[in-house]
Amino acid sequence: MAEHVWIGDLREHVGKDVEVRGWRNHLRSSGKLHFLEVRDGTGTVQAVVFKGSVTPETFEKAGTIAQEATVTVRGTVSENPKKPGVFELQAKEVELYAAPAREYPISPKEHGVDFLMDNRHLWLRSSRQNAILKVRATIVRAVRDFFDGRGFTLVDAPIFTPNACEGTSTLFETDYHGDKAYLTQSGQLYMEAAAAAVGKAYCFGPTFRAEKSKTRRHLAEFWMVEPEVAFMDLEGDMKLAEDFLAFIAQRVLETRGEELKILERDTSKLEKVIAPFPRITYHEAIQILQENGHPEAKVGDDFGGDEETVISNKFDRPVIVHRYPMELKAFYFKKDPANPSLALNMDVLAPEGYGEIIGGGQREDDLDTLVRAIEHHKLPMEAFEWYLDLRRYGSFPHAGFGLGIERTVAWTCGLHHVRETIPFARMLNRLSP
RNA sequence: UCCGGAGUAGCUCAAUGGCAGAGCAAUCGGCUGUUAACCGAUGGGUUGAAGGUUCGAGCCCUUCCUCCGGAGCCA
Repeated sequence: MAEHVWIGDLREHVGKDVEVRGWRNHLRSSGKLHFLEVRDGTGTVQAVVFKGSVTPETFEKAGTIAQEATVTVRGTVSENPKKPGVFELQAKEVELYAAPAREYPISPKEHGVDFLMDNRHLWLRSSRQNAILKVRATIVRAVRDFFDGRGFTLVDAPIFTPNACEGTSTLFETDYHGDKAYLTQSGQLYMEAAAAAVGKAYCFGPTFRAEKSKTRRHLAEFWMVEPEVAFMDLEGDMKLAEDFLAFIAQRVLETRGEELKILERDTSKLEKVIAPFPRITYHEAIQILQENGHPEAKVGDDFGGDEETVISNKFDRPVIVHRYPMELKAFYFKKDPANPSLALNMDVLAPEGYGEIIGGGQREDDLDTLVRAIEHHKLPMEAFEWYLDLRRYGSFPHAGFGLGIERTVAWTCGLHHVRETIPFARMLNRLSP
């Protein structure tokens, strides 16, 4: 009885009889020969069905197997005579497990985005989407390995929150047993509490934004990792961020070369992602804009997608932009002692126009200053009493950041749009499948 | 919410205001080394919806719907 082998492991079974189970990708016939391409999620293999090597019934059946039918093929593993290093299966038996109930909608030719997104549950089977799923999984694993390996404790933040934490984003409102509750836009405030408990904390989970954003960089539901470290300042935060991104890039390069090849990613761009990253101030960024086609840029402006691209294109690796004007930033950032109009914050802009993938900074740890900031932003003080407690009971300098997983995956894979980086995207006009 | 673009066969797209088409997919046939195979044949349409102009509308006009790209907002 032939052993069931995953296609990805076939090279270890050359010359042996094995059984492969999967879905029909392609079928090419030439009279007395069928080339049956089977996919099982770990790879694809071409099964060669020669009329003289199988029963007449098997040969006829093999020639009629529809796209995405589930099949079992038993045969001998051999090297492709035309492609050294590529292995195929000399079929002896072919069994149909399940024929498609109807014609498979995704044909080998090109399709429009909307059609593919409507069929996302099937589109995931394609080699490109398969490669993206695997890179995403690798990045998620790298995120955990990085922080776990540096003594961080994973502290899960809640999804339901009682109020609009930062007051800067539009949130999804839900009914919580008669009260209003909101889907979280960030776990950061909770991580500040966690940092006082475990020193180095991080959370990693879904995050929700209800803004009606319609761009290649936005999702309504996305995943964010947010480390927060006690007794760390902005300098340490920037160091952590660049070590973190370099770690992720290296991990993907080391373990997902095949997938990056399928995605036709220029890996030389990723190989340059080594710490330290260039660091510029917000004011230097404005100057770069003024000198590169945005003469209207002035201090006080925030950066849009175009501006981020202009800045990031000046560098061959991610660039850190730090010390933005306080009025552009959330209430919780610490003011720069050297210039109180500036925040001790930083954004990391990914290369090649992928935009902001990290935002963070040092938090305000002075109770009175924080109270004034909450008043200045006209936020409900009572909702932040627990947060202010963190300054009342042993305040401590601390910093952290948030990294958007989807933008990181899009950048790593060289994708045009974040909708392909998450298995089932939630967007302004998309809630299904 | 605003600006721009698009909606025609299952899919991707053609069609001067004058017979609604092609490629792929599907079905049938041919071929012993194919790689989005190739060759031949067959079936496949409420042209997003409603109204209007016209002898005649896929095409022009009005309204609406859906999607795409961007802006704003944001990660």
